[in-house]
Amino acid sequence: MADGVARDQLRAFIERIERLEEEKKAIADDIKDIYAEAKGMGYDTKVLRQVVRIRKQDQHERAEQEAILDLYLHALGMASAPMNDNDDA
Amino acid sequence: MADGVARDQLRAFIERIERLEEEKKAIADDIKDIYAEAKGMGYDTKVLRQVVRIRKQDQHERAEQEAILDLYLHALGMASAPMNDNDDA
Amino acid sequence: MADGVARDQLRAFIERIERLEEEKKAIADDIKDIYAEAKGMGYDTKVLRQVVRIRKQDQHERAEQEAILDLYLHALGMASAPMNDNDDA
Amino acid sequence: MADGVARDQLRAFIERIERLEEEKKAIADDIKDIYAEAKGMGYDTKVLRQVVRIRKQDQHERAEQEAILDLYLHALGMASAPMNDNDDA
DNA sequence: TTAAGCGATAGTTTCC
DNA sequence: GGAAACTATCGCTTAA
Repeated sequence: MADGVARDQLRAFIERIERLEEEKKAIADDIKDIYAEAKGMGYDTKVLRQVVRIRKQDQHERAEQEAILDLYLHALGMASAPMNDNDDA
Repeated sequence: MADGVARDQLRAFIERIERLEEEKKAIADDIKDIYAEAKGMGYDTKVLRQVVRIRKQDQHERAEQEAILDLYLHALGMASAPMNDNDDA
Repeated sequence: MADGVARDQLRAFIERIERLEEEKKAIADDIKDIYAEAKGMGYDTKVLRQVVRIRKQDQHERAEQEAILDLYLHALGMASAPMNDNDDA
Repeated sequence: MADGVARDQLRAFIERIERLEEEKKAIADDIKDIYAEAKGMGYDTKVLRQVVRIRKQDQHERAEQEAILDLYLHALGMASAPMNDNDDA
């Protein structure tokens, strides 16, 4: 009966994953509903989607900019204050 | 100042969508974490993913089977009891 | 001997694809070589890659901006000159 | 004005890389077109892709087999006559 | 209503 | 081994 434990563990993992995937799907559906609602009020969902996409891109780009700035600072040996790679030693 | 309303509405839609997309992403990350955790305990994530996929497939098939059965029953004028398309009104 | 044609066609498709994939691989190798060369001259490839990535993102974002502008113009019924959906008929 | 050189070098690297990445993308698009064309003629692209993948695998395996054979021959002090990397000309 | 194009996401592979 | 790039698959949206 040694594998019973593994079996239960496995089952637990799967159930956690499936639970979360359901939640994810529910949220995706909610998003779809909002687009439908907006469309119902006369908005062009195509434009709306593009706006959302561009805003996401902006965020992403900003994050990359900051990442490269950190990279530069590191390269110059002058990282900004809390930029410790690892000095908890 | 007539467009102020539309503007606010639009902004509200976008914010609702972005909020939900963040949640969705958070959940996706949670799922990834679980796979990582399972991997850390020696499970093969490739297999694990496959299991999850197959189970989803199964659910899907079962749902289809039931849909077909309902179709038959309807065609025969003998829908099973709670066969309301939509009475949540 | 009717399937001979299909066979030849299939073979032709596969050969064209394989030829192109070889070219693609060759180019990917060239790119790798350049990074190696840059590294050999003291450049941090991590930074270099990030620069390239950001520049690509910029291009992408610009393209999206233009796409949404076109969308707006269309919505307003005032597409810029060569904005024919399709009048080559 | 000492950094002008580094700057130019860096710029040159980036441009070379970007140029190659464009070419790579163009080829990738060509490949996609071929799949689309094949699909238009009734071929199942999923199967087609699998064929290509398997053939690549085969090439890889064959190359390994030959490498092993060469290893053996070398170990025995009897490398096959023309030990050129490429004399299929 | 369905096909097809497109965008997003998930999975695989590769590099560090 | 972990992160990043690339690929393939999937699902949505849209247009015929």
